[in-house]
Amino acid sequence: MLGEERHNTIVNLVEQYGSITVQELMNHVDASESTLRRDLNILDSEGRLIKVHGGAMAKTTAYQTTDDDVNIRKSLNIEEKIAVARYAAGLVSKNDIIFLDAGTTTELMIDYIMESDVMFVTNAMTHAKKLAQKGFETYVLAGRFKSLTESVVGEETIMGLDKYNFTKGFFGTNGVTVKNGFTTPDIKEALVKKKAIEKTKEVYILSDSSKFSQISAVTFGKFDEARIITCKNVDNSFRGYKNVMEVE
Amino acid sequence: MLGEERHNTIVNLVEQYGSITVQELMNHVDASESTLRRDLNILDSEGRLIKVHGGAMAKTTAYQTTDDDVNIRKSLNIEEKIAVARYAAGLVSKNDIIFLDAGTTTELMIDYIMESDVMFVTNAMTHAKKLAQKGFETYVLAGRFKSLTESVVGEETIMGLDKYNFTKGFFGTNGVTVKNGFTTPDIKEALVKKKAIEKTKEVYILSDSSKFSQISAVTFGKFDEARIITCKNVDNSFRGYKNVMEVE
DNA sequence: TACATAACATACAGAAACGAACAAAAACAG
DNA sequence: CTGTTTTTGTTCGTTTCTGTATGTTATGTA
Repeated sequence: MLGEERHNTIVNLVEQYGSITVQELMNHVDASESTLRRDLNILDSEGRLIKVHGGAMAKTTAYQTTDDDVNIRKSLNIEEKIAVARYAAGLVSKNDIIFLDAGTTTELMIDYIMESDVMFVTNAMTHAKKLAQKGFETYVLAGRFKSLTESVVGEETIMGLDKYNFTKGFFGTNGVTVKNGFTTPDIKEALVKKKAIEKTKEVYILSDSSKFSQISAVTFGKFDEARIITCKNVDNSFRGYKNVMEVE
Repeated sequence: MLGEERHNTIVNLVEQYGSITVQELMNHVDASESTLRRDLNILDSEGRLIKVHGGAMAKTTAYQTTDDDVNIRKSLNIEEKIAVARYAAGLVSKNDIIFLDAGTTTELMIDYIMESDVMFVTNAMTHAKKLAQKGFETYVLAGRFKSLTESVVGEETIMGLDKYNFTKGFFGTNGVTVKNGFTTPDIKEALVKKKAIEKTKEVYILSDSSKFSQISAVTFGKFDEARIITCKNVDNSFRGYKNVMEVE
């Protein structure tokens, strides 16, 4: 059975039963415990289910606290993400006009921004809410609303970007390689990122070390087109590049 | 049984009975006293129930938590608003292209919409989230994000409305009089409403009875320009108008 | 007040679940 | 075919969860 096939099977099982244990999964799927655990981690990070101790729960069944922060802090590689987010937040300076991409790391950034005279534009609703609450001048882009990431995408969103010229932009990514650049699984999101990058002077990619050497379906930027903020324990093959900044 | 699953069960039991003792919980859930106590502590710290000596109480029956502005306003005239929202939801029909205004009553509407092939456009982020979750094709408008109402307003929002032609539009209001029409305190919001009304074929104003005879700062529509959905106990002076619909 | 009982918190140990590391197998590229 | 990369399975030390035991705190009653 193909890996992706197995992933789909797992998601279906979880949605069918509302929840499932790793042991139960082993009865349904012919794979080792360890593989299934790995799958659950991946599917959780992709947002297709919620991993809990003992197994996984469907997104609809799982209880989500209304506080976004709490939910983020339950996610994978959180220490790394915080370190990266904190550093990125330090790059924000007075009178900046900033594009803030959707994603957990960029969302974490907001907590650590100390500057005040900054204008933000974002396609992520949760980000907008947090930014406005902190008192920033905040603009959201128009477009088709996507439930999973709570962000807008599509032609309208891309057109909306045209009127802006950003001094800085902070982006998340699902994969980073020197050859394929920055990649993400969703084409619509990729197009928004790509366009936003075009309109941005200083482009920053926020990435924890797990994203390096990963390749997703669609490329939204070239490796040398942006500065990459990541953690100390990044793979050696990415060392020495001038645009790779290691924090912590 | 998964730990998280058990948590859900406990919360459901507590909400069902209003309150529950640890002993009662032991009859319903296959877990030791100690585990259930631990669960109650966790659920209390997560804010999902309120732990008391002997067991736990449901959140709503115990006392109101520190509600923000939005939630406080939500609780006012809630029965009336539900009645109005339910009726308005019934007006939604197949293939409609609907503008949904920000506001608590319009938000309530979403819960009662049964039709499925409907497209929504809104300037309220909470609405967009709910609509998309229910599977509707949902578009949000661009603009300056306002924290208080969690909606977008401004020139950009108004321009974004230009491209749409709505079959129906549902609007909230702060005041209704025959002479001054529909009024709201915020000029920016008023302008968005006004523009949206211009682009809408069938305009519905959702208003509980407390809004009648009230006048706010800015008028966004004339009294006879829309159909008003309100409750039976509306003031007599508004009776007899063909465009005033009393429900329940 | 003193006492009895129920509720509670803490400590501890066994069990289950987990992640990391490594080895084997499969898929892939040249 | 050979060497490399990716995926998978196994092992093992660590963490988390759960139940029992024990001592402490609250509550109600005399």
